[in-house]
Amino acid sequence: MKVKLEDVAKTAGVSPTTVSRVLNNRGYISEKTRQKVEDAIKELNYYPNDLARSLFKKRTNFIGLILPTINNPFFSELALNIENLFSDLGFKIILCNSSGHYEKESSYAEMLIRQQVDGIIVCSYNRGIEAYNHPQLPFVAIDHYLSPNIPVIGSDNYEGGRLAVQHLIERGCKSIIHMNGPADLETPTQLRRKAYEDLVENPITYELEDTFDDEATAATIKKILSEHPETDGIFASDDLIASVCLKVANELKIKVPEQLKVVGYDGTQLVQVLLPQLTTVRQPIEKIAKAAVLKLIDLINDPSTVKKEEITLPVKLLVNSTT
Amino acid sequence: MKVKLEDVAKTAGVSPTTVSRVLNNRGYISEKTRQKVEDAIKELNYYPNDLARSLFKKRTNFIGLILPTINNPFFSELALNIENLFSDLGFKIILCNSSGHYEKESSYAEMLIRQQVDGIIVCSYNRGIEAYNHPQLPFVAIDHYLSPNIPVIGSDNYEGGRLAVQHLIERGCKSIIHMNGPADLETPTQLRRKAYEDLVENPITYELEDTFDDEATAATIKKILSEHPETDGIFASDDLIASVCLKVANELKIKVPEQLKVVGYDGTQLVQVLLPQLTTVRQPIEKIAKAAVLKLIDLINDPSTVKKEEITLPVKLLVNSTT
DNA sequence: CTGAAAGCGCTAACAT
DNA sequence: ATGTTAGCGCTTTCAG
Repeated sequence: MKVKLEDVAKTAGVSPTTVSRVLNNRGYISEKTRQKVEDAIKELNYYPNDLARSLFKKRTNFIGLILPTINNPFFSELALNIENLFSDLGFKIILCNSSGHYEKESSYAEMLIRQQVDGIIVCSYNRGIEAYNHPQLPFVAIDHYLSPNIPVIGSDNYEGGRLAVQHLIERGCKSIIHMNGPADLETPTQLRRKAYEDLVENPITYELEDTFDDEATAATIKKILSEHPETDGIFASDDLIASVCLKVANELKIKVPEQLKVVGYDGTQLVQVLLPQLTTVRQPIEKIAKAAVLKLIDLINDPSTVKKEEITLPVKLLVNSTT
Repeated sequence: MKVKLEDVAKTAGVSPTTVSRVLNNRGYISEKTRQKVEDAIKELNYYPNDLARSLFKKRTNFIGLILPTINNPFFSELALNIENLFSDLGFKIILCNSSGHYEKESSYAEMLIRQQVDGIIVCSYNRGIEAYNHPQLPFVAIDHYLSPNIPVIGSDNYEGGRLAVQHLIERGCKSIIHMNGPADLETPTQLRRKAYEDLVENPITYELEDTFDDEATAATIKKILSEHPETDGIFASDDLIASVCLKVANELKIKVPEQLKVVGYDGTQLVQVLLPQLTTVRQPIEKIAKAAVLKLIDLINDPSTVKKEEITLPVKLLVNSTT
């Protein structure tokens, strides 16, 4: 059997309350009793049961983090920052990889509610997930409109798109295409596309079916580039897609940046190490994480915090040798 | 207030026991009562409190995952696989980024115990963490020797090192150096180095101080390559280090693979997309994840499962254009 | 087939 | 300064 508070009380020769007091540093305790209790804790190698504590306190210090996949530089950098910040504040993260699937996302959300998490950060979104309407449960969304009263954090997607496309135009591109992920939802990230479509005369946006499958993505891109040899600029909606474009261009012996210029999006540390030549739009991931964490903490500590809010952080164009 | 089982019981006009029975599909219940209860659940939008349930059952279905940082292709791919597998089995992951720091790792481990996790997977290790000796708590380690009776899962590090170095030799390298992360511990991954040192006449292994700081790593590598212009082969202990080597070589106008050949290690999907030209040793991440998960599940379900075990999975050399 | 009652491990009034 | 008691929300004997 596991050692419990009662066992500690017995060996210390005090009541459970006293042990609880020592554990939580609450109320007055004589130095002598405190010592006795601490000795007993050491002796028995006692660890308090936070489940029981949470049940009583109605506070778990658990945060749910729902994202498409942790195996993506943007989300892993974001998750790292979020986890670090929460960890410093005494919160723990439950990691949920939805793969973008409705069923998964829905069951994760339900699980988190049953687990009594204090709040949820959502970076993924399928419409119509009932659990997102859970009353009193604080939510913060990153780059997605979950519901009218869930705050949204993100960076300036329109400006990011504008910077990227403007840059391609300035570099002399005449025939710029846009590669996007599946775009069935109206998310803030669609503003990247909007900026492109606003700036280019005959915009052509390709929606890649399944960006989780790099082979398929490569095949699609190869087809597009073969059918549109006039293409001299690509604005990709993320760095991974941009990277596949570069790979395909290389296979097709298209010279970058001479014949084709490519701009990515996200600008994670990882991509800057692995693909330093990529021109890309850097999102302020650290700031996004911080804003999301602070907002969620506010919501948790003070339910009257204004919810209807959209925080937009500035982006930056990193010019390198693919343009 | 939150809706609780008792509320459901009241609106359904039955006892809490009956509601619990419906929730858990246990015992006999008339179709009529079941319907009444289910209607009440819907009506009240009730979600069971898994905290209370876990407290009673002494089973949380929580798994702790301790790793240095999720923002690293190897760990994020591993974590994704582990989380997916556990999720299918009804377990939830608590994510812990230790940054390799003793203090953090130690407090995470303690937190997990207090949280009553059913098991822990550790991919990071600092010696002397008391919590790792917690009796009855199942642990599985990946690439680290935590204690004599904690099973270790990993891939064939010696063979991986051998394949990499052998390949460089076969490609004609005469002066091969090895770039390693900080190596203060005797971990299975040190076998990569051992293979290198066994195969090369005058082995020189550089231990990079802080591989989390890419700038510093780049500076160190630049210094090494300048001081040892005869170097014609580098075996890096992971792909990120290899990538920095390539970047530095590029800056120093050293031609790869003509003047310098580079082999990395890990071969994650991400690196294969972002840096497809890199020759590297691919670890079977999916298999490592599966083995770790299955082992931990065994340990959880049957504490008598043999613990002292080392599972070693095969690696593969992926030859590309950096060699 | 259903209900009453005790208890999982902890905390917080309320005593003393 | 310390102990007694009730209860967090659930499950499970045990009775009926």
